[in-house]
Amino acid sequence: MSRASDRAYQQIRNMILSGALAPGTQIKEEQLADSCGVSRTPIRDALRRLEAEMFIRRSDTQRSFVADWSLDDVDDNFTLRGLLEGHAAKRAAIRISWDQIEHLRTHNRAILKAVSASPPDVPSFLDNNRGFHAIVMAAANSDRLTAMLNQVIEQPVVIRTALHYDQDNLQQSHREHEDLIAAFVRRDGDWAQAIMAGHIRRAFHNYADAHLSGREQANTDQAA
Amino acid sequence: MSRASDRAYQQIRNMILSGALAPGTQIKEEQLADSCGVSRTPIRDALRRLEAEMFIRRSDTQRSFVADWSLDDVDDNFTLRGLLEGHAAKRAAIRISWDQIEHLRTHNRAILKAVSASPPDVPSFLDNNRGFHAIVMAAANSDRLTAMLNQVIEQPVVIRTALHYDQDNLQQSHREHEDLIAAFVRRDGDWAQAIMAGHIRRAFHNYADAHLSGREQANTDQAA
DNA sequence: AGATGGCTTATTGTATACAAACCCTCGTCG
DNA sequence: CGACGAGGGTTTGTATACAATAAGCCATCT
Repeated sequence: MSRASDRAYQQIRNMILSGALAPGTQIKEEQLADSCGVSRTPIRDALRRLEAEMFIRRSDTQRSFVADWSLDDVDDNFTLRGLLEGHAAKRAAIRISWDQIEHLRTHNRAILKAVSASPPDVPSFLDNNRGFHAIVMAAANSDRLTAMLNQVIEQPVVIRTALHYDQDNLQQSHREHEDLIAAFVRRDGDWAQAIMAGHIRRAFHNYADAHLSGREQANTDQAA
Repeated sequence: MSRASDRAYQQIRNMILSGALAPGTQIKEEQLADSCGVSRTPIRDALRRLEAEMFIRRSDTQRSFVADWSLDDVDDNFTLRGLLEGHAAKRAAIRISWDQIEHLRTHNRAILKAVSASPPDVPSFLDNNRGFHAIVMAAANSDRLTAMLNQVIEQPVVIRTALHYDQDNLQQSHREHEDLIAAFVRRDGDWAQAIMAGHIRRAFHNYADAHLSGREQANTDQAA
């Protein structure tokens, strides 16, 4: 991760996530090169990656713009994630080792602790949640599936989702993880798939609710 | 497509597909630059794209190698394709326009003609088949789904598949397309999904059979 | 007024030179 | 005899200069 292009990738990605680069704004290679303190070459590398991950889209004449995500896009994204990650859970159910299951339990214990605190420890939740899902993907044991999932998850939108979780949502996540472990223990792929699909879908609606009330808030602000 | 990096992309891709670059061989940027008649800069661009599409994999120390595909990898690939393209068919069923359905019919008429000839007109089949599936993807109307599907289809393996189709297989493809159109006309998403999933899965087994008999053939050759 | 064409500037694409990282070989030491 | 490490050649990463292309602008013509 010490290569300049990797650092540039992270920096630009963060700028987009934080809103420093607003959706729709044109991206100029030289300007980014300046702000990242490197030449255009690694910037171009980073932009290609971000483009592949749909953080950035390119016009027909090769100009780059920060992608903007409509609620429909986000819906699509979560749907795809549910499809793929549900499939991963199904595969994992018949492949996962007892050792991996033990790791899942460890992560979910940490999640329980994080969501039981008041206020909830969201960073710890996010971290262990990521770890939990990573184990499921590893157990699914399909490089391509993992690669595609990595493209779909951790999009701007997904990261913000957890920030909108209230304590009930967080605790529900913990319970769904417990169910998933139960499905794995019983080697029940269909159950695992169903739980995972619902888990992801609930996350979408949580995001959508926050998104809508956020927009209302914004409209109110504007009106005031 | 006239940019040097695009031409390089196509050339390298073709070299991999044709076997001129054998699976497992290391790829050196400068060597490709020479053989494509451009500098390393556009070559690097092309390699990044091919890497994202898993034609090329990179070692932990940034060396590039031509990916080699085990039958399990191919199975994974087709499974994912069935999942995604099945989902696309389901979406398409409730979104596709009558105009698009008419285009599907046109393509499938051309396919019928191609597969009825003796010998079958495989290039025409491939072309119209591509067109047919492209319309389904367009009707599904999800940019991200389309992007992911494009990553999964047209891999080395998929291209070779059709070459192994015998006339029965080709005609069966035509019939499955007809079923798909029927499902679309009735706006039956579940039916469309089931047909598409089966369509893709059959293609996999066709490939696998050819692959296995091909290996037997190779073993025989070796023994002789 | 609106459209059109060429000029200017802005932005991206490519080539090249050099720097950094890596890999392999070979010699040395335990 | 094997482990280890230094050195040189190889390969990838980055910076920079220049070329090509697109966008914006204004003058001109209708």
